[in-house]
Amino acid sequence: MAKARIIEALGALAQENRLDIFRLLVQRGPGGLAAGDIGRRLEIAAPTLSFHLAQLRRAGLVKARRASRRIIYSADYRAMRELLAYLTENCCQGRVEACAPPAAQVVAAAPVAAQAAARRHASG
Amino acid sequence: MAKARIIEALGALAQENRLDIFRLLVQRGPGGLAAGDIGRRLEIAAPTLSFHLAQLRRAGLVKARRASRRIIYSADYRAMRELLAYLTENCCQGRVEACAPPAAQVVAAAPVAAQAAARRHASG
DNA sequence: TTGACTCTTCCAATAATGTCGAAATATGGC
DNA sequence: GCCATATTTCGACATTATTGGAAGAGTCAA
Repeated sequence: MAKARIIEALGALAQENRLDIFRLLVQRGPGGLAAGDIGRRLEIAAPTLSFHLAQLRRAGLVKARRASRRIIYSADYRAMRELLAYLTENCCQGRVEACAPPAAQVVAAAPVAAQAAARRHASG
Repeated sequence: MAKARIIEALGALAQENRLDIFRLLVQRGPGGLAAGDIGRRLEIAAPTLSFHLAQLRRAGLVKARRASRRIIYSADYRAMRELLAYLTENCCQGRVEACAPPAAQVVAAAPVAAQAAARRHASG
């Protein structure tokens, strides 16, 4: 996966308005939210909002669909998945437990047998 | 955890030179690398490098220690841990499997019993 | 077609970031 | 002390990001 793409995703989230927008859309789930509603909730002027939504879209973090007059934005998890995969692979010594959040740390710290068991359950 | 801190970490990594520096330091492990060596490897002019190292340090992604004339930089995983925790909590619907990289997805998809077993192994 | 509504694009101003030469600071050896 | 080495800070500049008013474009209803 391209480093440029990762930098784009990181940059997209490294801004207060955009991080707020993305979190709001994640909360809303697949139903998403119209641009205007986002703007009203977060108190962002329309052109500013449009600018940030475009950045999020270019980073692949957000997708848009038209519903009559409105344009509904919703979170797109592809880029976030890539980002998390990249960070854990390249920025955590390859070992998940170095950086993983508590829940994952528990699993990572568990003996191989337990992980193998989990894998068997998952595939079966 | 403060959103501002997350934005700082995201911003610190959202730049090619800094992402390269951080990845290099992660590869190097606890031993780290002197500033000059980083600059030579990545071909970054000294003042530029110093500027970026300061940013990474302020974001808590990197720590420095002096060894005689040299200043040795090494990866600091605290901020990365916080960042990953924040992203999975706030940007992945709270459900890890929405965004988690393949390995963690397998575990997340496993039945509760398997996870509980893993937890028992980890604590014991 | 007109008008209301929703969103985007255009534009210009302002702010923030990235870069590096030159100078300054810190360390060690003599 | 002086000199060499390693890194940072300063200063100036170029580039990029953020913001919102005004205008444009798509949609719907009458």
